[in-house]
Amino acid sequence: MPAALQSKEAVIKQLSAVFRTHGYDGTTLSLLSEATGLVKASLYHYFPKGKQDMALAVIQNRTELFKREVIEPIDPDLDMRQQFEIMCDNLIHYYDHGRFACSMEVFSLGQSRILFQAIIAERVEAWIELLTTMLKKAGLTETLARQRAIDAIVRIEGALVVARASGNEQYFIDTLHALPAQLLEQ
Amino acid sequence: MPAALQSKEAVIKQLSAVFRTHGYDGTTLSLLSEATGLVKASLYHYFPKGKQDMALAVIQNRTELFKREVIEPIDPDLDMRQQFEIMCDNLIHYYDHGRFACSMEVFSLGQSRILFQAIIAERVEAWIELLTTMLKKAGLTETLARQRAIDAIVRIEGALVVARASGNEQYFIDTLHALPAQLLEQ
DNA sequence: GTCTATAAGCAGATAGAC
DNA sequence: GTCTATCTGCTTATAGAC
Repeated sequence: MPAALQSKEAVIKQLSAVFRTHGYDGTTLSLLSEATGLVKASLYHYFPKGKQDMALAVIQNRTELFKREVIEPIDPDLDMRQQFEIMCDNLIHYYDHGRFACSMEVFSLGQSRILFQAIIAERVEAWIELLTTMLKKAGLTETLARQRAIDAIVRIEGALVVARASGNEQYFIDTLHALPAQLLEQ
Repeated sequence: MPAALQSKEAVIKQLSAVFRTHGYDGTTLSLLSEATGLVKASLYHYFPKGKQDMALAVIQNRTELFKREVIEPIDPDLDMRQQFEIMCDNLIHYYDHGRFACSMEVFSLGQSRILFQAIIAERVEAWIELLTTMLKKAGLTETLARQRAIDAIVRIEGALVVARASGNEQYFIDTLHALPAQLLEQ
């Protein structure tokens, strides 16, 4: 077999941009074909079950990217305020400065909601747990830490929506920059 | 011509639930037909330009409903804290306890993003202005009032996403209940 | 105002050559 | 691993009867 023209991860990243712009139902194989430069039949070589497989690959890629590019680069020796600041900077890049939606948002609409409900719900809860743990390390009580963790995710998801709906990405950037102080206030 | 079996507003409300569940691209005429009990050709009687017309009617209906059921019932003689509490209770009903997405969210994805960009952006900015005005009446400075107005909308939109993605509507309800105190704190 | 019937095109998916 | 060619079904939309 001839060598692949691009790595599978490179293909998935291009799929990701399409799904996060058009949603699952709005994403067609034609759009995916155009974005990757591969014809439909070639996409089926990588993803035998078709569109559903491609969406799943995007979800898994985003989960991995989140760990690798948002969480792991945080130096645990820094004080918690600095750790949150680095995390928020990483999130700005992870979400492409607000240019694309969150995969958890788009895959909880329409047909994909039924297909991926369990895995998306799991990711939300895991993220809440992660932030809760960090906030407890910062000295907050269990109850307050959990409230603030949820609030942080609510704000990140909401900022993406408001930025996209208004056409002004600054709403996303500003929200993320304000977050570290808000998480730790009082 | 025979009498309509249901009012146009009743039809639009049923369309609304479909669009807010499936997004614009994920909404098919078959789904809309099923939800309203009208065959496709009958929908074209109400909305000559088809799906695009139906989505526009939903946007206009939501704008009107927001004014009529969220804003207008607020008694301006109450103190601002009570006014915000009533507004948030009204919002919980307006968003069907978090069961459906916000129209501004779904219509800023996929094809509909291009179709309705201008009108959706206008609605976001109008909402920011409205809340800014209310917060200034509550004694906040112009700058702080605007920041909190944006933050409130970010939280409302984010809470809808988190509730839907996690499958737990309580995240939406809790966020809305916490909002009045957060808007006015310090 | 609501319906049946139908058209043209695009959707997701597959077979098989190279 | 990538392609051309093709299938079936569903999509949006329209014509016209009642």
